[in-house]
Amino acid sequence: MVAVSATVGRRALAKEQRRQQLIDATIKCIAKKGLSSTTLADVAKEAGLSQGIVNLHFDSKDNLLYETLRYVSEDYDKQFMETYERTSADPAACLLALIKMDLQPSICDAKKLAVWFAFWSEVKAVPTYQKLCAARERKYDDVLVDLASRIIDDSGYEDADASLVAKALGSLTDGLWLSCLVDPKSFNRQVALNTVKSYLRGIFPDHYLREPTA
Amino acid sequence: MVAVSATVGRRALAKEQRRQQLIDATIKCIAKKGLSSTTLADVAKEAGLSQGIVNLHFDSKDNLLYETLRYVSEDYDKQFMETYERTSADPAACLLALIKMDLQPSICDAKKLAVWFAFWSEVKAVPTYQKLCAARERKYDDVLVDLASRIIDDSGYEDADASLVAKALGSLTDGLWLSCLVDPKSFNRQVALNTVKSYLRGIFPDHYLREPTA
DNA sequence: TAATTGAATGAATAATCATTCATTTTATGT
DNA sequence: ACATAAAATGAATGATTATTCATTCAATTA
Repeated sequence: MVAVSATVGRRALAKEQRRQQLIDATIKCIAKKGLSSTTLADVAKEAGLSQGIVNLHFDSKDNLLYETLRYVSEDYDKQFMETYERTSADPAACLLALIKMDLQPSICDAKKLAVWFAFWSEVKAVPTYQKLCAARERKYDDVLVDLASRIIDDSGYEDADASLVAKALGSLTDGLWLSCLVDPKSFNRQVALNTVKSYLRGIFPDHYLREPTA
Repeated sequence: MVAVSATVGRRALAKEQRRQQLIDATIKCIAKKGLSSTTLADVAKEAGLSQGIVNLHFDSKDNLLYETLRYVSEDYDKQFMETYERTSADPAACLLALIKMDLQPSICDAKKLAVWFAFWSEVKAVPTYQKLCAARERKYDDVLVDLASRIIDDSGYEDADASLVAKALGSLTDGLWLSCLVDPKSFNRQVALNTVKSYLRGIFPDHYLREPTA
């Protein structure tokens, strides 16, 4: 029993690794060729495997693409939750940490950004993409509203509306992703981070005028 | 001569109209089916024309797609320049007018947004898309920097950096477009506009605390 | 009105591409 | 080492799709 289960375990792991390898290859292909001209042959070649490999592991191309979006989304969510839980005691620090996370190399990376934009562009066409993307958007917004509320309650930012601040921050970071993708010459993660920081100083001066060490 | 030139003129106009009809159909198809599964047959059908029509007017699919991006981009630029020239005397009014323009139905429309995102997502794959999109980004940024500088000089916003404000505003509006596309249930143009207004009030209170009539 | 020319058609063609599957390779358990 | 089962291959298949082109249609001109 133990032996069998260990075997199944190892096999299952291998299967999971191969799936991940194919998802990674898909991300690379989407970034390199665009979603609209990424073929299964491209993905297989990028992964160094054979023609029929994707159908073996994912049944269909549609499914591979969906799982790729799901991976990028879950990867984001994991880092998001980890950052949130690590810093949530201090709402101002948490907000900044979440934004820094958005602009970290592992997230704000040309390949992954190309994937996000590719799927976003098809949201109106593919209901499953829409559900996943809208859910992320709302979850992120909920957390930001909570943090902004706590900051506003904390100090006396009379005329600040937590919901609007949250929407602005969420949209701002998405928009910065776009700039990093489209115009990396004049836009990079550092410029993006300075941009958000200047915004935070503007609306929550009591919390952000002094840069926390580092 | 006059008759001939009138004829050529009329013919040329008809040709231009048919091209526009096909571009419009392409926009609809990209919004409805996504760029990656838009076929020339789809476009022809959407336009109510025959199979070979796109190759007749655009030579190739690639060319049709590029011309579609160019159209959406030029359409944006026209409205942008018109708005700018109409209001540039007053930088604060101009800034708000440009943002309102971004969120007007004719610009912030699910179909056109799907097109923008589709091409943005392929920017890394298609150099011609990249050039066009980066140029728009920079032009927009230049104008915003100029307006923000004038507003900052006007009143004494000591710690505001025009370049960062411009980048924030540009990214913010792009990000709001994304929210409108992905989550139209909880996000619409009105919410988006309120979001930007709250940002403007936050950084330039002297200029935006009182809403200009209308 | 007849002749001419450009525009449009849609069936045929040629590529491309997702998917299948018979075969081979590799790993596991006895 | 052998037998068994899973994983992977890659050539073949069938579907989809961009492109071509011979033909039809419509508008303009003489």
